[in-house]
Amino acid sequence: MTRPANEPLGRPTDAELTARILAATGELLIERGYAGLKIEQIAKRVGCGKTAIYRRWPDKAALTAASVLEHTEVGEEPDTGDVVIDLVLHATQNQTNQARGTAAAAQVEGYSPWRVVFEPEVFPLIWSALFEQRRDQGVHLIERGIERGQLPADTDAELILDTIAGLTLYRQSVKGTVITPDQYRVIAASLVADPPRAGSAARG
Amino acid sequence: MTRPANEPLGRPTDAELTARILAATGELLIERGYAGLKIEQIAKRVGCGKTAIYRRWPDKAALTAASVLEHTEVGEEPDTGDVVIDLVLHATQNQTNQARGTAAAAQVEGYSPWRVVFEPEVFPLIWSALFEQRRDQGVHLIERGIERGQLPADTDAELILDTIAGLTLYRQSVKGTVITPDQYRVIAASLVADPPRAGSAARG
DNA sequence: ACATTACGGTACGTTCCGTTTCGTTTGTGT
DNA sequence: ACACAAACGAAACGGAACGTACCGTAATGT
Repeated sequence: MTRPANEPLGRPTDAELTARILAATGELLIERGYAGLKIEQIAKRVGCGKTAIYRRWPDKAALTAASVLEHTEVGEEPDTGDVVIDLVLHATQNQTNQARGTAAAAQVEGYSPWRVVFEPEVFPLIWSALFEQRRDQGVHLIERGIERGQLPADTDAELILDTIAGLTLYRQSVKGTVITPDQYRVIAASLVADPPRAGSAARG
Repeated sequence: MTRPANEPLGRPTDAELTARILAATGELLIERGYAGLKIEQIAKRVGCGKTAIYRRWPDKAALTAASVLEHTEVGEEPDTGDVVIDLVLHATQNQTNQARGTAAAAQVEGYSPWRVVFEPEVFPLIWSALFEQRRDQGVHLIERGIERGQLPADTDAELILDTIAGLTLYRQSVKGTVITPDQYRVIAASLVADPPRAGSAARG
């Protein structure tokens, strides 16, 4: 048969080994932080050689990004009919995903593990998946609110979303504390009740 | 005279050299980012030896922190009689200081220079000066608003300040864009009009 | 059987940190 | 004027960790 032989020749890459490498990377990332993450130690914990790692990812940054993104799903877009509730669900979902991606566990002194997203080498690799996709979802969510008449047509969606995302980021990465759904609700309600407008030049 | 000879013996440290090292560090930080910042290159640009640097700061992180903090003054606490205006001034001041601390100039691809504050080694060294002091100022500012009756007594000051700080952080570090005073005003007004309460369990 | 690729292990070259050593220069106190 | 102490530039050094190259071995398809 003219089987295109899509699969490459030779011994196939061990998918389970890939999974174990990603898992160990995640663990060590939490335990030691990015700077303290040593490739050789990952290999040691997994019980494989460095070769196996570098065959899969070009460098430490790519491996880290893969490990972080592994636990980062975008999630369903909430649609309850109420913009405020949708925003709260959206924000809570983000926070949960972020937390799951990095767990709590033991930490490096003064280093919230989530701060790994700011590592200059890693950031470009996860920026899109972590922020842009969520932002698009949030924009859509607000547009639906406008259609329902819950928000003015010229609402500055970006500013609302950035405010909520910023709060999450600040609490999670800088202070290492959690935002309760109630706190999200108060902020979202406040923003929706007196929403920023596009152009944002007018005040009263 | 019984001059206590507070000054140590021998050749005194060159204050101007210290200044030039800090300046060069700031420049290179902007040009290459923290990871790309090499001690030897700082020495080369200044025209001194590495010894002169390591005599002044214990390591790269401390030097970086010193360079960032050099341009970061806390500033006067605004007091206009209107909480919203005070908040806007407070926030704008922060943003300006942050921007001045890292300038705009040439940047590393995908690396907002301000993101240096997140470098795990640097963060603990500048955290207090950069965030805590400002936060105390903001709390005081809100307390005055409560006394004036512009805010309820159980206002959750922390949540308001974190929201504003988070927005600044997100825009500046993640997106690399600037927040206009008008945008600050809209957010602040919205937060003050429907403020979060302590405990934050009640909604309406 | 054979070609091909992954695997673990090891040795290696490179970069950069931070330290140490050296001889020299500069300020201070007598 | 003189001696002392500390800063200075230059350079060599040890160590850590990255990422690569090579080995012999194991697994898969033809």
